[in-house]
Amino acid sequence: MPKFFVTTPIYYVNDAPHIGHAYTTILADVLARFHRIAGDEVFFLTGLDEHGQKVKQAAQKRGLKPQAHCDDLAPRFLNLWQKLDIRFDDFIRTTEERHKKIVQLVLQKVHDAGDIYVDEYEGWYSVAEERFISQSEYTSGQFRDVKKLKEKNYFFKMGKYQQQLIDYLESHPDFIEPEHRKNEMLGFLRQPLSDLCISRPKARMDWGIEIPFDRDYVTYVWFDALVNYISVPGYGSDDAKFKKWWPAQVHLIGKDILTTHSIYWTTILFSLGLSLPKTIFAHGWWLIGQTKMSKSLGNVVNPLDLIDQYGADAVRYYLMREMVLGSDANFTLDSFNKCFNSDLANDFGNLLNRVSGLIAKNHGGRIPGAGLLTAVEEDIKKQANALPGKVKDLVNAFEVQEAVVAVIEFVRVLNKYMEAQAPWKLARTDMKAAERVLYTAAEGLRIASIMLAPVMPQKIATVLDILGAVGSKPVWGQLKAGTALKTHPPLFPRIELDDLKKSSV
RNA sequence: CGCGGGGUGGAGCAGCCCGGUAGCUCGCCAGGCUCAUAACCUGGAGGUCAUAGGUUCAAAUCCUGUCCCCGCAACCA
Repeated sequence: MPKFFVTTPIYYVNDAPHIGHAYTTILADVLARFHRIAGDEVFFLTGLDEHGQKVKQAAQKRGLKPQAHCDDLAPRFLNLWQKLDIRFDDFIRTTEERHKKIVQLVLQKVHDAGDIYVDEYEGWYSVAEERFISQSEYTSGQFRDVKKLKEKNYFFKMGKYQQQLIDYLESHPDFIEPEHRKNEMLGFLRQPLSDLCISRPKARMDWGIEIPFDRDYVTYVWFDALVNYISVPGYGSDDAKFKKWWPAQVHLIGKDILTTHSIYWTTILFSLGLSLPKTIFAHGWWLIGQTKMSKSLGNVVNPLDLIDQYGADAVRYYLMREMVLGSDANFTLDSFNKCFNSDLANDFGNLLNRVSGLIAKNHGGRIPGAGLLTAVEEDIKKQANALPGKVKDLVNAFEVQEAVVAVIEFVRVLNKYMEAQAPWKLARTDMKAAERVLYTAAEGLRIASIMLAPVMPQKIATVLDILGAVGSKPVWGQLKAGTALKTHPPLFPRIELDDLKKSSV
């Protein structure tokens, strides 16, 4: 059975979760669910990054110990994931013992391999950025809170892997996606790659994992956070498990942490002698606000606020439908409303109503038999059977938006088919034909629904329940004639834009 | 020369990597249907693909220059 190991970054707990965290995590969940229905064995990993200066500061500000602060913030993430129907397989917090001991193991191994050395460094230190900045960065005046600091620290010999990394990028076109990000990294690598400072003296910052070969130091973020990708699937603790899952199929990340992953993490893996993940995929950002619509409404709407009103599925659908992976996308309430009404209410939800309504009215509320299909139905059947493969190919190419659109386009085909066949007329003249049409439409809808299940798990579960087809596969013919349809309210009630205006004024 | 994204019919976007009738959603106009969440279906108007050059039989698509817009530059996917 093919396996699919997908990760999100582990999120930094110095603040509450926002749309960016939610987007990446939903995307990972959607990919995981697509792979599950394709029959792959899936491991979906997400979690929290809980060490570091800013966490310590955030805790101090609240008068809490760092761990108490983390324990308080972790549920906010977990609650949001629950609300959004995120079905992860493991959730790592870097303060967990199982992680800490592997981080120390990794540090020791890299040290033993001769890739870590100690050096004294004097330079400008940005308290805000928690790192030393270069002379040119200092003179740029862009960093506040800068002071001169002289300090002994441990360094990772990242520079020695520069050529190996360049060769790898050039010989593995799928490693960093989208392609322009790979080019960005190759551009970055044209400059000499310096070594990486990986420690902080406890005297200055002690909220971290102790370096095994020097107890006066803790390790800085890189060897802590990134290592979660291997510590969880069993590196150093469970060889069979690790062998099964590593390397990951994809690390999903935002474009802001591309360098961290494609350079720092990759060279760490080189040093450990491990394989690299198949793909690091950097998606774009959600830009919010600044449109006419939100201005006229006088407020900036956080997409996460829409969950309570319209449900997690609608928000998930919108986020997947609207962003072309790799580019930035704009969130506006207006585009959400349009997407919701047009795709979910008018096309998808309404098709269900048309079909179930007619079956209730003219066919005793039971799914009619298909009878003999004509050429028109054969064509629908062909499209329905082709849909899963089409969607799978698009998802594998990270074209999630296209995959969603492909399904909704098929829903439109079904609406057209209904219009052309007019089963409400046929019921008066040719009952057999009416039955055939409604079976075909319902069966098409069932298959389309299953292909949307990864994006909208809750609503699709409802649809399949209505159709009496829970657990069915996206293959033509599994809808059973004679099954009683459940009555139901509209799946996605239209958002009445006039009401909306009124209520917000 | 801070980093990055973008300029395609009224709005929002896809297409650009791998040149060859300019596509989608919304809106608008007309018609159809009247099973359905005033939804659905058909047809139509509307674009010199920012701009100036270049390459080519052929460019939204490749190359060069110019102009403009936006995000980041405090956190952060």
